[in-house]
Parts: sequence; structure tokens; C-alpha cells
Amino acid sequence: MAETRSVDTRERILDAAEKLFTANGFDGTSMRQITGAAGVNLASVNYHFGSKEALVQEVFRRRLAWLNTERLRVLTTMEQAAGDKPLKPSQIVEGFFGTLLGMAQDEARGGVTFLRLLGRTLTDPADFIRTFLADEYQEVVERYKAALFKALPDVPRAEIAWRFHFMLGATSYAIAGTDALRLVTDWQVDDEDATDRLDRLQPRLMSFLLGGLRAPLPKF
Amino acid sequence: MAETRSVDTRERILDAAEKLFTANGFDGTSMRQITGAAGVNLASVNYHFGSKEALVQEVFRRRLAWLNTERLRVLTTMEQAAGDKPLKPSQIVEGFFGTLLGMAQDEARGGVTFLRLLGRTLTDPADFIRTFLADEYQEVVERYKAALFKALPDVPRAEIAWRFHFMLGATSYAIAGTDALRLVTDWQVDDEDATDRLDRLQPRLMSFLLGGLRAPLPKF
DNA sequence: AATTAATTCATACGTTCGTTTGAATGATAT
DNA sequence: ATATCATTCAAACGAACGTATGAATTAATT
Repeated sequence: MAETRSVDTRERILDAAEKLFTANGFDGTSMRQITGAAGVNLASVNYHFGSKEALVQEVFRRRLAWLNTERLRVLTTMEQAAGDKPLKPSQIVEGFFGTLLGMAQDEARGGVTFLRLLGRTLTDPADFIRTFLADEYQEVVERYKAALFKALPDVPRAEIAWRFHFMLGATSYAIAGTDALRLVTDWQVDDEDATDRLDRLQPRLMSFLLGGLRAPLPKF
Repeated sequence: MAETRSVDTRERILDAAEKLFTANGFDGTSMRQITGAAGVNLASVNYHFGSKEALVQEVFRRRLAWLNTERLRVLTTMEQAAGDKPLKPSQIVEGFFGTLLGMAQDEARGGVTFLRLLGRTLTDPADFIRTFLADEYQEVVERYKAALFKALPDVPRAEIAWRFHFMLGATSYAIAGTDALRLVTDWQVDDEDATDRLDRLQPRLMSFLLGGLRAPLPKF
């Protein structure tokens, strides 16, 4: 086997595809752009991945495998430390969304590029992407939701589920739109540089999420 | 002028395009699908709108014109009623996001279909869409942001801007993903039917948004 | 009724898309 | 060194795309 060659090609393709998908979307990125940017032959994608659709899935699988494992590890560790006691909501939120935001600083795990891609893709219209992502997320979301149910026994479960949903939205959007819809934040934060902005995003978002999670229940 | 014919054709195209864009995205929707669903000739789109890109913009302009006017009207009315006093944050949030969510019930203004399209499109990668949307939103966002600054004079402006951003995200996502990433809510809310769910979304979301907006400030 | 203008129509153009093919090249193993 | 296998490569495929064209049709104007 000619291992070094093919592994290189695979990863070069995945890296190039990740960047281009983030910048131009799936439909907006052609195989020729990807292979061109990766410096490999056009036919390589179909040889290594089978199809463009399969490439898209592999771009996500590569990153989500780690993210999901890490999220489960963090939750399990916290639950073991807590024994029978329920976790604090802030712990759970921090475990789920903090792990995600941590990837932004980790260039080897995709960094901001992948986060932006993920945030945007959660609302992608293409069926095969949504079902794929739902499958990948399912176990982790269930575990964290269960933890929240236990942590907030007096709050109706439907309410918690919805607020989880809202938290996901605020987070995805905060990441995906960091320089997308800058209009909201543009003139107020230009005293901070780009890296500073990202460092400060996490505590800011966490405060917001926790405030929303613990808000008074709506009166119907 | 053959007015009735062309007006019909224009609106049939816009309606069909709105639905198809929502279901399949912009790149995922072809001119032939649009004209086919609208029951008009393929060349009609280029005749009436000039290009596919221009059609996309018109799909939004048609709805956003009303939404923006209404948002400004609501804000102005509230400010006049308040005189010199600052508005309550809940009023401002209700004015901005309540107006939006109200469109869901208004089929003549696009209903849920347009809301879903709008929510998803705020993070669309295509440049011409983002700049177009930013232009359309600019004035309204500025006015509401200013109202929030006045309502929360002790909160740093950067913080308010960010939380506005987060609120936009939670809302967009709540709308766009209502049946997209159902995995979060699926098993907890199936006791409610579809219309019921949408009626209840608004108070639920408002509680969440206000909780987030008024959350304790993060400690850096 | 005749003329003009606006709209609709069938059809075709050139481009780009994802994918396939079969030969060339490289590395591994006997 | 030779045979075997995996990988790369240049080239081409048919399909689908957005757009343009010029004739046919319909409505409005005189």
C-alpha cells in the first residue's frame, strides 16, 4: 500500500473542502475548486470518498467524532463527581457549549472554520445533511437533555427542550455569523481585535444562555 | 398594458420561488422548478426580474418592506407614548421579535414559509444575499439598538449589541429549525399539535430572550 | 378595425456541474 | 527484477444549469 500518498491526499481534500464549504456553501463549491485548492487531481474525491455527498459527510464526521466523544466524557466526569446529586445547570451548559466553543481555539480540530460551517449547516435545507447531523448529535443531546431534566426537576420538560433548542440557536448563530451579519455589533465592538473578540465571546454567550435557561416560565 | 396577466405571473413566480427556496435553498432550486411550480414559462423570470439573483432579492424585498415598516411603526408608537422615559426592555424585545413572529400567523405576508426562509438566510454564505439583507435591516436594527441602549444605560453597549445578536440567533433558529433539528424537542412536545406549537413558541421564546438579555454580566 | 406595445412561448446557446474511464505512475511484495 | 496492487492523471461523458432569442399571442390605444 502507498499509504503516505493517499492519506495526504485525503486530508488535503478534507481541509480544502472544509474551508471552501465554509466560505461558499456546499452547492456553491465545486469539485474543481476543491481539488484545485487541495492540489490534487479532480478524480481523487470520487476515488477516495465516492461522491461529493459522501465528502460532505466525511468533513463533518472527522470533527464531530471528537466533539461528541469529548462532550460525553465531560458529562460523565461531572456526573461521577456529583454522585447522586443533580448537576448545576451552569455545569451542563458549560459542558455542552463550552466544549464546542473550545474548538475555536484548536486549529487542529478545525478551529473557527469548522465551527462556522457547523453553525450554518444546522439549518441547511438539504435532507441528507440534516438527517446525518441529527444522527450524529442524537446520543449526546439525549444525555445532556436528561441531565438538564434532572437538574431542573420543577421545570416542565417541554420547556427545557425548547430552551435547549434556543440555546443551540443562539450559539450556532453567534459562531456562524461572527462576521456575517456584523451589522448588529459592528460599531460597538471595534475597539476589540479579532482574537480578543473570540476570547470574550465565550463568557458573554454563557451568561446569555444561562439567563435564558433560568428565565421565569412564560404564562400561557 | 396587460396588467392583470403580468401581475399574476410576477406573484405566481414569487410565491413559488419563496416556497421552493425555503424547501431546497437558493442553489438547490432551479429556474425550471420555479417556473414549473408557478405554471409559467421558463423565460418569465428573466423577463420580469432580470435574473435569478434579482428574483431572490425581490422575494425578500416584498416581505421585508412590510416587516421593517411595521417594526419602525411599533417602536415609534411606543416611544411617543413613553415621552422622555426609556422603554422597558420587554417592550423593545416584544416590538422587534413579536412583529416578526406575528408574520407566522399571517399567510398573506408569507407565513411560516417566509420566516423559515429568512431565519436560514441570515447565515447564508452568498455575498450578495448577506449584503442585501444587511442593507435592508440596517435602519431598523439601529433604531432598536438605540432604544435598548437607552433602556439599559448601565449595561455596556458592546454587551447589549452582542445580546441582540444572540437574540437574533435564538429566534432565527427557533423558526428555521422548527422541523429541521427536531431531535432536541421531538419527544417532549408531541402532545401539542403543529399550530398549538407555533402559538406557544412566541411566549416561550420571549421569556428566553428576556432572560438572556437581563442576565448578569459576565466577569472577564 | 388597425396599430402598437407588452407579455408569453418554444427552443436553443454556451457553460459548468459531478462522475466515469482507462491508461500512466508509483510503491510494495515476492 | 518482476509482478501486483493502489493511486494519480488527463480526458471525456451526459445532464442540468441560467440566460438569450425571435416568433406567436394577447391586451391596450387610436
